[in-house]
Amino acid sequence: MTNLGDLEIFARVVSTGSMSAAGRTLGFSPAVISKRIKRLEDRLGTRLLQRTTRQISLTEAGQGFYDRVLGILTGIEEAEAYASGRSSQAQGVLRISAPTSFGRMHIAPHLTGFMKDHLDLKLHIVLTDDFTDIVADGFDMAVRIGELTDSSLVARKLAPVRRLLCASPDYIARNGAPTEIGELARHFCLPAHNNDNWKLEGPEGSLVWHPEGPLVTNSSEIVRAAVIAGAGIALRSTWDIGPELRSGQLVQVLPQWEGSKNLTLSAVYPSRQFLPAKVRLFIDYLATLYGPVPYWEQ
Amino acid sequence: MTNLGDLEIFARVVSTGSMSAAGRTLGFSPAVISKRIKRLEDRLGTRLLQRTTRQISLTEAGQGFYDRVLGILTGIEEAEAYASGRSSQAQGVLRISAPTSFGRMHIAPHLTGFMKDHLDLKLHIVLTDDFTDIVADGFDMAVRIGELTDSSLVARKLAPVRRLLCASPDYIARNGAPTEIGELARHFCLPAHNNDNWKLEGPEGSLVWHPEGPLVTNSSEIVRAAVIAGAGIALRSTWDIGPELRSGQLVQVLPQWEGSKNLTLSAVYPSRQFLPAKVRLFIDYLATLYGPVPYWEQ
DNA sequence: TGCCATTGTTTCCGAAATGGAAAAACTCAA
DNA sequence: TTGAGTTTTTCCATTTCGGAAACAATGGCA
Repeated sequence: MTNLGDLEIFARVVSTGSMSAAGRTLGFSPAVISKRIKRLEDRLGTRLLQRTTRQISLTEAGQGFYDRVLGILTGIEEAEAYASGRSSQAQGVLRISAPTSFGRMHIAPHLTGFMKDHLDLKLHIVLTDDFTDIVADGFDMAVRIGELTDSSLVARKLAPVRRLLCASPDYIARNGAPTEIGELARHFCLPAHNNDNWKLEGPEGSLVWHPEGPLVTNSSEIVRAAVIAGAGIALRSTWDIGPELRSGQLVQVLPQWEGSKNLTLSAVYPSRQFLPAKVRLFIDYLATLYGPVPYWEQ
Repeated sequence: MTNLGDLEIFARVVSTGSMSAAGRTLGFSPAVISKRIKRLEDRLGTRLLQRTTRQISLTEAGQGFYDRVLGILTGIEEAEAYASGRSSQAQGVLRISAPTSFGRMHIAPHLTGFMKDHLDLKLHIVLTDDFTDIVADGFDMAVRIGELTDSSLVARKLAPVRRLLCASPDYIARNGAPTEIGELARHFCLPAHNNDNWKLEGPEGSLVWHPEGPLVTNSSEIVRAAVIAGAGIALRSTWDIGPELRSGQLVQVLPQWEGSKNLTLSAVYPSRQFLPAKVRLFIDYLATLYGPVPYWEQ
């Protein structure tokens, strides 16, 4: 039977991208890493890593094996935590992937509150707007905004996402407010990253609007700043511009139209029979933080 | 990090019910088993097994740990098979639980056909009418007849189950055929195991009939024999009495009534990210064997 | 009640494995 | 070409591992 240490070493080599680096983080000499990888490959009868002395890459078999090994290792971690009676406490490292903007605005400020209840837990948070493969990249969970897709992941809805059209009072004063959807064509529209098709729902059903404007960027933060500065009309989420709406820095336009309703804020994690406590607790924390009506909607 | 051998040994001790027996099947001396179990418990800081010199029982922590360990071990098995390129072939031992009657009539006759395509596979088949906990009992999958329940198991529908009322021509000749549902009260009814409430659906909606008759048994095989012998009217599945209906040994009565439609024949298995090939292939085999219209319906 | 077969545990010892240092082999970039 | 950083191989000391034997404890059976 395969040695578990070999699997752990293999996983670390993949995640660090080098045998020496894996050795350093695990406290082994490079010689040991090399020997264990070789032994694993011999036992499986397959090459897992294609290696030169300067870099390492996964073979196809190695990639599939790696995906599986990650699940096995967290499974063992969870089983040990369970048996040790630590099953109700978060412990170890919790690796989270989250969208940049949302993460900065609505996750980061609440982290200390969670951490002070779970002193044995370390958090690794990566903010990115790429839809990463959380299992391949070794995340325990991710926070996602989007339409729910079927996959091998389990999604738990945290909150609905409302998107509405808005502009600054300043802009409205200069350009007037549109009263019908067609008038958008005469306005500056500010599309955002991954959002150059505005799916809108209104009294007359739904439509897709292709906003065209003077500013194109992949950063929703820039769009956000631009609309506040009066550069045009944008379709923004309430979690993003809730305070500005309340303070009057922004006003909603065409309030009868909203973004497509089938967007949700969700926590996703790999399908597992036994969910580690750290994941369960963090998702619960976010769910109570945001739900049933998110504070940014109030 | 926990040694994988310890987990394997622990699992074997639980499944065999004794350290010595586990040692014998794994090729270790009892001394080794004892030491490894002790080491595992020390590392977890919990007692997993309550033991006297004559028998062993799981503690609560041990039970939960065992459930998890089984999943981990099959996960490792699957990962190794994948990396070794054996992922598309069935290999190892496939442990199946199935209902006694159905298993004998509709699984057993087809096993050789499956086995000759998969020479590296050994089958362990347990026929029982108890709804066993397949993960705790170490089964890879089970064939079930019933209403689909939500659980941690994944169910794949293999075929619908039709149940209808039937009797022997002989019985009909002696007692006449009922023409309305109420007339069942004047007939001998033969309830079967787990089936003493007949949920029937007919032209006037659905009803539940409590059959009362001269024969009470937990063996559906006995009921089957009895109805063929002319002892009364029974509610039987088409997979059970299809040949008798065709040959005329049995005839349907009250054909406007059938058993509740939400019964299905399904294959169930623990929810896993990566399903072992042996399980996938066997379920596929059964699905093509029975579907889309089962041969016993034709 | 008193064997006694069976089981779990401990101790000790030889065998096997593991990890590390050093050197060798190698790649890539400057 | 050189040099830094990497993987691999070769030994060697150390640790771990497995088994035999002795011991302890339990429960069935006469």
